[in-house]
Amino acid sequence: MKNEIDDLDRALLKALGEDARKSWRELAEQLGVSAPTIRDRVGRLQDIGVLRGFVTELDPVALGYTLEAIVRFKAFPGKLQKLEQQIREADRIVQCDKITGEDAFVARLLLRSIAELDPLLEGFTDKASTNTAIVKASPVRMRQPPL
Amino acid sequence: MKNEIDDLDRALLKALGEDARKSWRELAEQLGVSAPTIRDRVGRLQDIGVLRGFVTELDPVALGYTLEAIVRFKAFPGKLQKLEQQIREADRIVQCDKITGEDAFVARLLLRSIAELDPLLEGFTDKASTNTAIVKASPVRMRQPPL
DNA sequence: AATGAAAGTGTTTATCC
DNA sequence: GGATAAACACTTTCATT
Repeated sequence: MKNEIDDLDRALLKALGEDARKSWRELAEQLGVSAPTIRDRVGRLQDIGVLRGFVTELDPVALGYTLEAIVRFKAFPGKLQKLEQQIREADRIVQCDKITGEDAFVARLLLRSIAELDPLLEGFTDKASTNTAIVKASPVRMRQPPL
Repeated sequence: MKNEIDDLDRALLKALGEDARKSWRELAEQLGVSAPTIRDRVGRLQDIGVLRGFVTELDPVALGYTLEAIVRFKAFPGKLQKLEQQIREADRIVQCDKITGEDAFVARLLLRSIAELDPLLEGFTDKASTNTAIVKASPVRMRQPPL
């Protein structure tokens, strides 16, 4: 079981990255192989862990989240575990990484309006200090790693 | 053309968020409606802009990117446009936001090893100063906004 | 808006190269 | 590892409620 991917795999991942619901048949035609081959390749890419799955891309603005904020959390002594748990459970936080340096976490927070920011952050005041920046634009929206 | 979504839409988006390739028929059965209804709903969600599309979720580690970094860029005077363009073109940068405050951009950078960090950042030294943190864990991997 | 049924496609399996 | 072809399953259209 080799964990290497070839040019066909790369072309397939690129095509699926553009439309993850494209039919095997259509992908087969586009890439010049048969449908069963496409199906085999996708299965193998999932087996070796390269392809985690197929997901939706939603528009936060269309859902009423007109503002996005990047919040850095600096945990108070002994509060790291509780802070992480609260971040996991906050559904307005749609992404969060634990990082090196004095800031324990960086999170992406969705807001319906600027008025929501303070109340949301106040829920964390017993566990961390925060530093917030508002997202003005997203020149690179989440994209595939180079294959 | 109403831009509101109902409980069925929410259940549908949630199900597609778990497996964006599930067949209309299977979704129909799961949600207790007919396949044509599912298809109509998905089309409408795309039309009103809530559902941008269907994409793949890849594992950077399985692709050899064993390190992830969060880089903050502070643009030098007059270099903002060039900096943004270079960020867009850097395929190791898989996500980037333009934010308020003294840091012009925050970016997510993929690395094959720590040795790659310095050479990659040096390409930006004429346009910005940088501040880098290494990702130690990702407690919240990109998830759907609350519906 | 949603359904059920039929016609049209796509998927899957088995066999072969 | 990939192709072809037949059996099977899904998708789509349309008439109906």
